[in-house]
Amino acid sequence: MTTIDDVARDAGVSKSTVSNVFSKKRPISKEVSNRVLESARKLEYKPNYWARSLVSKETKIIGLSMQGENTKFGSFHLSLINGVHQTCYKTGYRLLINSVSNEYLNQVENQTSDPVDGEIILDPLVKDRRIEESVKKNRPVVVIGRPPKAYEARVSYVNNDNAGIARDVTRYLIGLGHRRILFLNATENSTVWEDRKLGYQAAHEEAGIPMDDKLVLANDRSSSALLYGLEQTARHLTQDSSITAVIADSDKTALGVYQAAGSRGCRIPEDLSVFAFSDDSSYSPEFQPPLSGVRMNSEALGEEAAKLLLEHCSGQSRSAKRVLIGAELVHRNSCGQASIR
Amino acid sequence: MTTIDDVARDAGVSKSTVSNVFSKKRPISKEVSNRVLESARKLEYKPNYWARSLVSKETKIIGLSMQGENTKFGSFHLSLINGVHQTCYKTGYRLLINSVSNEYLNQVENQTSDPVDGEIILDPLVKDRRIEESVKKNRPVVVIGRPPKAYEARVSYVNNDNAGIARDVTRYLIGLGHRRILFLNATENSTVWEDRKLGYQAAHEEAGIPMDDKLVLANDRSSSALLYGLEQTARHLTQDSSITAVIADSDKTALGVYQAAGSRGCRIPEDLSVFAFSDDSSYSPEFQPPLSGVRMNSEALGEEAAKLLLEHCSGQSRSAKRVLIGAELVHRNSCGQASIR
DNA sequence: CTGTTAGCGCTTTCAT
DNA sequence: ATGAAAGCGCTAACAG
Repeated sequence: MTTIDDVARDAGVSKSTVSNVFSKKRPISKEVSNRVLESARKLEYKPNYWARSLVSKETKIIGLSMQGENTKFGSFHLSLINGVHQTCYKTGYRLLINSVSNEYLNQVENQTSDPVDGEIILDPLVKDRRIEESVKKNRPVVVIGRPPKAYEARVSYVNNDNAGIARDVTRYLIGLGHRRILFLNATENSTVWEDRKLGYQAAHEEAGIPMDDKLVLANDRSSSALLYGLEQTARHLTQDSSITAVIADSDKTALGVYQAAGSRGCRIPEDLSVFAFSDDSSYSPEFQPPLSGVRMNSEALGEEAAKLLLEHCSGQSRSAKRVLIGAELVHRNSCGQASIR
Repeated sequence: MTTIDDVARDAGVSKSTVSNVFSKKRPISKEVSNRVLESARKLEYKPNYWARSLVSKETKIIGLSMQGENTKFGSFHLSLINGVHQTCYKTGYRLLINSVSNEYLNQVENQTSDPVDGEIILDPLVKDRRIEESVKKNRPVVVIGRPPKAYEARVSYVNNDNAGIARDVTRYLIGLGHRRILFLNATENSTVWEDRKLGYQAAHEEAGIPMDDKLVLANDRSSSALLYGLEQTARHLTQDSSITAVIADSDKTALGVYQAAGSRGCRIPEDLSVFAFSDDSSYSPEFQPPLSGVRMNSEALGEEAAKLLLEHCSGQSRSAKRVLIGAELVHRNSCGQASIR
């Protein structure tokens, strides 16, 4: 491996001159500059990333932090990543998928600081260690979704209006005559769970319909999203014949709802209406009829998050900002008038 | 920021002792070890990633290199990334999306070595600088897809049997009576383009049907995959009424084929059969009828690639290996008997 | 404009 | 089993 010393020797100049030819941080005569560049090319020299980072205190890498153990990216995350990457790409930042198993991380010998200038945090929890740590270390951070209340004013974030969306969806279903709507809400302890519940609640209140807390569930992640939808729907439909609609937190969950309905001869939308917080697989033939859902515009979510983070990394902005990304309800054929079963 | 010196001072030991408590590279008495760990916890010390990498010469980061400028991940890449990530996750490696615009990279002041221990290369070209460089620098590398001929024996790679798949698809269409099959093949100058053409050719030969080179196209990436399918199909269908089937290189391209067919009143599969190298969006309602395609198992592709790469990074294996991932044709309703138009 | 000299925070000989 | 000292490759402060 060629080092800066090799180049300096070859070009007959000092290390700092070589350094400055590359960094352009102080003027170097055309003549010397060319000589150095020539040597560098000849020796195939490239400044060492880590040595440079060590002293400059920046890595030009931003991290993407997934929530929980062993998580996989879904189609929602895919466009989100594309959005983030898009922004990184132009600005010379690299994107690190920053998630390593706790099993590995918990070994002392694997402990290290993170090799990133800042971090984008996915799927924030009501109490989220990742956010707490970033703030404590004073490291730039942007949350996708709403941060915990205590951090809302201190941390930048990009979000959909989840409460508003949930209210609109619920209002729509109530408008169709549904009175008891099962809500297969998001992951336990996530802030999005809270927000969506608020919206669900608001729609009930404005319609003067009593809301049953027991109808608002949480995904404990003990099994797959599909099973969450399948099992909970089956259980509640059996126990409670007054339920005429289900709101599902993702397309996979909605698929579980479809299966549960199907296996008990319950027709969609005649007997049961279904709405999902997703617009990714809604078209899939597994969904018969096509699933009504919400388009969240996740690519924009990612793009804006990256922009905010880079502003913070470059020190352009120290203040916590908030960006709201619009979302639209997409109506297909999975919802209908409530009917008594 | 807490450094190793702070901890050493606090625990009343030397730097090297602290270092070895963490790295476990030499025995430290239980007593001292505990004292150090206690100080470290108190001071919230974590070894600095960059400083460590600088001397250890490894970063525990692997890169994922996309082909070309400004590329976006598609659904094919999503499961591929999940596969790669899955493997990284367990082993403590992090995954870097290693693509920054040339515009940025070409500035001298942005030149650096790459901050990775090894790289996974996506969508290899017949002449691919990324591979050449990795080999020259003697850096661990695994290609997803087939490397250029000159590197096939020197570089590990994970691949589908693209020639075989293309042969099977073509054979199937020929079996349905198709004689002139338009092949909207992969990206110009990519190795997968070559391999698929070989398979297409083989099927023609074994059936004793003359193959028309002009029917095998390449995506020059000047526009989107959809437009590639749309424009080329429209053009060829107009010029040449003997074409009764199209093989498309991706689902987006196939969608273009559908649109071109639709706009000229050409029915699928009655007037035109369509097959795609993809099983991602085949179900989408935009595809009426559902698209027949190839399931490439890209998650396995990613997983195996990462495993191979980590073997190389850890020095367990220096020999170039090859892994083939199976693929299956998935028949739906976009293909039928050839008919004269 | 350029060279010299200190470090950045860590690991790794070489001692003891 | 522990400490002292010498770097890893680079940038930056200080001289000139």
